Amino acid sequence: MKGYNPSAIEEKWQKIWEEKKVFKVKSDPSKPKYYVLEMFPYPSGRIHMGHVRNYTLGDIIARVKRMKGYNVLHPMGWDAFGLPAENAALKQGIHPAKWTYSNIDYMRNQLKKLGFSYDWDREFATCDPEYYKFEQRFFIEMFERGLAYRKKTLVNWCESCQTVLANEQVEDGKCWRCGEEVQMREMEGWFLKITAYAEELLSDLEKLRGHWPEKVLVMQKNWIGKSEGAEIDFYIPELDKNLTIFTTRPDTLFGVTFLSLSPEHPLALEIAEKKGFKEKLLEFRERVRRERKKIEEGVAEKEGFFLETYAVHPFTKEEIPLYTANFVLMEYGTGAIMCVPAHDQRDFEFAKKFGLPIKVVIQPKNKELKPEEMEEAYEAPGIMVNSQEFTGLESEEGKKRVIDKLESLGLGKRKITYRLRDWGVSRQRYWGCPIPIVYCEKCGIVPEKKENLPIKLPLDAQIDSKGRSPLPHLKEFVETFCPKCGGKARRETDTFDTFVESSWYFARFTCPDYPEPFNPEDTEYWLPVDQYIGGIEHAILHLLYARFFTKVLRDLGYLKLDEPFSNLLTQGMVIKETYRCPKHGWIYPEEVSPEGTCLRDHCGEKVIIGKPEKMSKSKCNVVDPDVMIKKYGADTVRLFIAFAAPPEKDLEWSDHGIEGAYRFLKRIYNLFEEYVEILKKINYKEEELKNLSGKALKLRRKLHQMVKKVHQDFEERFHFNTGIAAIMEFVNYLQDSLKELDSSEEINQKLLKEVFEKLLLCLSPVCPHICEELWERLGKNTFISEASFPTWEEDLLKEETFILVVQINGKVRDQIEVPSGISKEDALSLVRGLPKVQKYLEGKTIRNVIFIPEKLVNIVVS
RNA sequence: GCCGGGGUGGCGGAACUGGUAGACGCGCUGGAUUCAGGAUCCAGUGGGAGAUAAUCCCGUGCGGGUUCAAAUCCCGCCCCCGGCACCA
Repeated sequence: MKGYNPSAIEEKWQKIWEEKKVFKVKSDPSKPKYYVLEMFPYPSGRIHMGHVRNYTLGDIIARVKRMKGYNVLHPMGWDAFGLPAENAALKQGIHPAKWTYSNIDYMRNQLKKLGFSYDWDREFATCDPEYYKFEQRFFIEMFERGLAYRKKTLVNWCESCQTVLANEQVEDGKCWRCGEEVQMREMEGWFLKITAYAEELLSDLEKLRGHWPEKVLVMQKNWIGKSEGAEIDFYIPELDKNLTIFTTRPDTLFGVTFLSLSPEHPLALEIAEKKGFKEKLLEFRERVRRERKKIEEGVAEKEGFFLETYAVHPFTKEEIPLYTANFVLMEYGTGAIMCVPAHDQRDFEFAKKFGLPIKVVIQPKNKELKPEEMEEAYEAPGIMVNSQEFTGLESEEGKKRVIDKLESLGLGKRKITYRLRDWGVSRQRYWGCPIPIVYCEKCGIVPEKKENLPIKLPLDAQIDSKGRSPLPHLKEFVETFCPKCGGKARRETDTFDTFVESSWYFARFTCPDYPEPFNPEDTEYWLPVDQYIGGIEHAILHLLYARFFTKVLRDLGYLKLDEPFSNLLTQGMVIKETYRCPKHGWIYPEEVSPEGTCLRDHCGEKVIIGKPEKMSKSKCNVVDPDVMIKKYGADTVRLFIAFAAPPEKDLEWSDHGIEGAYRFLKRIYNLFEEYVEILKKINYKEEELKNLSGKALKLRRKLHQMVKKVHQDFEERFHFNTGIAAIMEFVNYLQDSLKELDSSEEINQKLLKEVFEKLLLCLSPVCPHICEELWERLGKNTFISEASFPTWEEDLLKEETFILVVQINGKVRDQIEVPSGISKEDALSLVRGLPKVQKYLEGKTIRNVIFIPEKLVNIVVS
């Protein structure tokens, strides 16, 4: 016996699949389509277990859908722009492009070793001008429609990295790359008007309900953060100007005791200049900017000061003092608020600190609020009091009526505000897609002509030693001519946030070589993505941006769909146990002795076994996919990953567990070796197997039951772990029955042929190489990768007998094998004859008998 | 604090619409094979009482409830994980 040799088998089939282009697809309207997509990777250098899990899940789905007769689109590519390439350039002196492309080559090879059924002809990298030129075109069209604009705003700035950072790149107020304290800086940059789609992005979440994880829907909903309220004008006589504020609680309007402006508010500056405390305001503004992170975390003290100015209450005409306060954000609402200390905790704290009055205007039903006794604001709804004609109204009704009156007097209006901000896409980085804009001395901001695209990122740039973008210093890039007037102009040197590339790649995969952005025939056939799979960490950013882009591309006339991803599966992390030495910190598993002591530097300290955590180098708990593939083969790795946990849950990597998966495949392989020579020449027709009896019938029934279960778990539920368990259970059963089944009998050989074929077919989506190999050795001259999902005979599934559970008063007391379809009466008379049952019935009266067909009988006695 | 998801053997996890809790795998124990180890195979494996038997009791985070029957449904509570959190 030669035994199972995964590396030989896997290499062989990967080569054949590639040569024969088994997974190449074309649009074919005569066939139902299925588009399965996994979030494409950033080419960081090597794939990790998280990728392997993501792509294994996708590949199983792709293979199952192919077996079910779908025309399956399953592409792969590279999210290839990004900062790590520049870091590598800095550290290792390799050009970002070279670094990126060589990583891609390496990682492509790694993916190929896993046997994923991608149509590799569709592969692209987003750093390719042939890809990003369309992105530049979209941007220009967005600019033309006012969906892309330039503005000055507060951004996160890292001085040492010389760039703006995205919010998610700021950790604890520090730069994720160098640890430098991030500053808030006012800068100009490009923004995409995602807020114009806020309402649609919110309401379309309804369409995704039931198809996306509830968690993701909720996160997006919160992120968009719709709130309904009113904008109210407070007149400032001294300036003869209105201050407009936003509130969601117009019912508390009569409780206003002061107004607060953000220190960034233009009116605050105007007042400060007029009153001669400009310096004080600017100082305050600076301090607030510095402490912005703290403020956002809610740990900063309330601070601010009186602006020595008053506004007029729209209804009471009272004088209301104006303050500036650190907790008022310029970017939300109007940058100014009305403060009702009795009914808003923040205002309450501010009022207490500055000795401002507290005025109760909402009374709860069960108690009476008294300002002097209050220790916190009462924020819940109640009955309006001290509110002129509104007194006595419920909060909800009051809100409406107050706004109605404001509107009728022209002092305010209904307003919906979103928490969502426009998407800042400018990055002061080199390794990204150039923003196709030119600054002309005469014409100002001018978009490039579309025929000049792509604006190529110059590849001959040298990254400077401080990691700054070289683009502003590259004369041949910067110095250009105005597309409008032909005069001298400067090119924009910022590049796009890399989330832009990943916002539309799924659509380009349908027609990667088409000279225009999209071929309608392809996009209309393949889109939307039927199943999207990726990590939960993209729950908001990437998924929201991609949804936004889809709607924009629709409105620009490129696509005909509202939502890009019909179904979303967010897979859990791959985690592993951690080891920690009191002296050395995190240590590798090899550094732990069998006695549980630390072996590093012969240290001998007792090692603390930590809970399983996300694999990371710093915690010394990474498992390298390459090492696992080399040791066990891709099929084993795939099997373990699919078996160890359901897709959405975290998967704990276990060295023992993967051994178990390997063992299973070896068992299957050895089993086949034993029979394959005989079975190779056997042919059978399903009708020939209809009249089996005894052991053979039972085996065949188990087979068909297994096929059905695998079908349900793989195709309908994506519960690969239980489907695989069913296959394992069947193999256990098969090995038992083979001991008693005479394999020299022809009919049994025919049965075994069916058994082995269907078994391989069921396992093939998970472990394609070994199944392809054994399929061939079973005498097949087709690819199992192109075979159909096995069928099962529904009639055969029914057992002739079943185990009837016998309960007395709801407790299981006995079981008895009875014919299927047994009636209540027959079952009861059988059951009453059982000695155990008789024991329990002695001296009791039967009060009730519950009979669940094919399941149990429950005798209720007193 | 708010929102979402969970709590089942020594471990990962099954149990789909209430109907034998613990499938499958890991680990562990015993046995076979082996000079030995590994690998492989066979048997056992929720806890407790009992003699290793028959048998019985207890068991799905905790406390109640509905039901002939609850991991599953209802009410109250505890704990864990994830997200959000001065957004007016």
